Amino acid sequence: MTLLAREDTTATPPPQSLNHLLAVLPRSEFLALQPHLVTVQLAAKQRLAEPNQAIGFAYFPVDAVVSVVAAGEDDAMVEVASVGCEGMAGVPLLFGSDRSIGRVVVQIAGTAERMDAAVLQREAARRDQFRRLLHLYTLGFLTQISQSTACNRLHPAEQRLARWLLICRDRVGRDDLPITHETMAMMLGVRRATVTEAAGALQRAGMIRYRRGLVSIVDRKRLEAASCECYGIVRAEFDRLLGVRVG
Amino acid sequence: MTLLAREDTTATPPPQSLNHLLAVLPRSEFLALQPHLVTVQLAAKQRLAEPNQAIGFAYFPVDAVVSVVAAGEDDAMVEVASVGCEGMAGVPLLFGSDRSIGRVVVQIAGTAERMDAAVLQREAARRDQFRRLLHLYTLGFLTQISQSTACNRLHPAEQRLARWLLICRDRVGRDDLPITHETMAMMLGVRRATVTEAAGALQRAGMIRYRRGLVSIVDRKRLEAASCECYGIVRAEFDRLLGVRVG
DNA sequence: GTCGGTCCGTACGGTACCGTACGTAACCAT
DNA sequence: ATGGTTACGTACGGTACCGTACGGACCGAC
Repeated sequence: MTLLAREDTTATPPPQSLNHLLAVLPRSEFLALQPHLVTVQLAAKQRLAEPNQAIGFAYFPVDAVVSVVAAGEDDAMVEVASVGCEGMAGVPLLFGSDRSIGRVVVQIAGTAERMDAAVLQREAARRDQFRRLLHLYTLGFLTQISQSTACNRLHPAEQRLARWLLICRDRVGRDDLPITHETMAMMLGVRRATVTEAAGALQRAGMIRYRRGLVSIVDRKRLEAASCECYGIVRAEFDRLLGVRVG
Repeated sequence: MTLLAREDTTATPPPQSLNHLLAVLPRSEFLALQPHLVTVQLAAKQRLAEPNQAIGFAYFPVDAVVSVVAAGEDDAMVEVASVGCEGMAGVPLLFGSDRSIGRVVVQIAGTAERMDAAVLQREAARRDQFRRLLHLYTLGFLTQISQSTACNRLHPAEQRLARWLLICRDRVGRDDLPITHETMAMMLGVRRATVTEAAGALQRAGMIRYRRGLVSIVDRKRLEAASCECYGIVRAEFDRLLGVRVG
C-alpha cells in the first residue's frame, strides 16, 4: 500500500526522464510540464543555491546527487538532507518562499531536469497531481531531516558513514561513488581523518572498497547491517509515501 | 518586510486566542475556524502523537510548549523541533498524511487550541489565508529542524542548552520554565549529568537560576551571547516569514 | 620523467562527552 | 514527623572524537 493513488493507469513512466517524481506523474501532467523542463548537466561541487538567497531553479536529479547543507559561521558544513532521483531540490518554493534554507551543493555529478522557480510555483498551484506528489515528497524530506537530527546526536561516525554511502548508492543506482574522504567528512560533520578511519574499518570488513576519490560498495547487505537504523526508517517512509523502490 | 501580506486590515488579533498563527489570520477566516477550535489543557509529559501513528488532532499552543522528538531504538529520544505559540503541531496533515513523523510530547504544561485532524485538512484546503499561513509556518519548521541537525553535530552541550532555554522562554513568554535537568537532557540528547554541569556553569555566570524543576532566565542578553548562533538564525527566519516577534 | 596538487594513512595530545554510580537535598503523601 | 520519591551534585574511568600535523601515494599537466 502506498499513499500515492494512481488513478491514471496510463501513467507509463516516460523513458526520457528517470526522476521518480516526474516518472510517476500521470502522463497528461507530465506532458504539460515537459516543455518547462531542461535537461542539464551538474558538475561536482557546483552550488545550486545559497542560504537566504533567491532560488533560481528547482532541480529533479536523474543520476546526480545534491546535498542540502547547513553552513556554520566558518567553513563548517553539515549535510541536512540529500536529494537524488527520488526527489527535488527547491522544496521552499512550494510554500511561498523563493529563498533557499540551506546551501545546495552537487555531490555526485550527473544529469538533472531543471525547472524555473516561478514556473514550478505556478504549475504546482494549478496541477493537482503534481502538487500532491511534491507534497508527499515534502513529507519524506521532513522525515529525512528529522532522522538526521537524531542520527547526528546519537550514532557513531562509522554507522553514519555506512548510512550515507547507502543513501548515496540508492540515489545514483550504481555501486561506484566518485567521492573523496574530504567530502564525506564535510557531509557527516567530522574530520577527514575520522572518515579515513571509519572507511578503513568498513573496507577491512569487506563491505566497501575505495581508492583515491572512488568508493565502491561490494557487500550491500552487510553494509546495511553496519549502518544505523536511520537508513531503514527513512527508506521505509519514502516507500510508504511514494511507493518508490530505488536502487 | 515580511512575507505575510495582511490585505485584510480588520485582522484584529482576537483576544481569546494568543496563538500567533490564529491571531494573524484575517478576522473572517478566524471566525469561520473558531467553531472547530477547542481550548484544551495540556499536561506535562502528555503524548499527543506517536511516530507512524494516526494524528488525531492538530494543536495550536497558547502558553504550552510541545516537542517533536525522534525516538531511537531504545528509550533514547532527541528533540527535532519544539512548537509553541508561534506554530502548530501536526504539520504532516498539511501534506496529505495522517501519520506523525515523530513523537509529540508536552514539555511545558499549558493551554492550546485543538482542531480535529480531518477538519484541519479540509479547512486548509478551502481557506487560502489559513493555508498560506500554515505553509509559511512549515518553512519556519523546516528551518528549525535543519538548524538543529547542524547544531547537534557542531555545538557543545552548554551552547545548545542556552539555545534551548531561550527558545522555550520565547514560546511560553515567561522567564520561569518548569522543567527538570532530566527532561532537558533528553531533548538535547545528552546525559542528565551533562545538563547539570552545563546548567551549573550558566548559573554561576549569573545567566540563569534554578532549583528542583524550575529554571529561571535572569539575564537574557548574556544567555543569548552564550548560546550558539542557531538561536538567532531560526528566530530571524521566523520573523522574516511570519513577522512574529515573540517574547 | 618530474613536478605540483590532490588524496589518503597515521600519529599525538587534548577534550567533551559517555555509562554508571552514589550521595544529598527537596518535596509529597500519609 | 516520617518515609518514599524525585531531583540535583559529583565522581571516575572510558571512549570517540577533536585539532593539527606530517608523510607517502597517486595523478594529471607539461
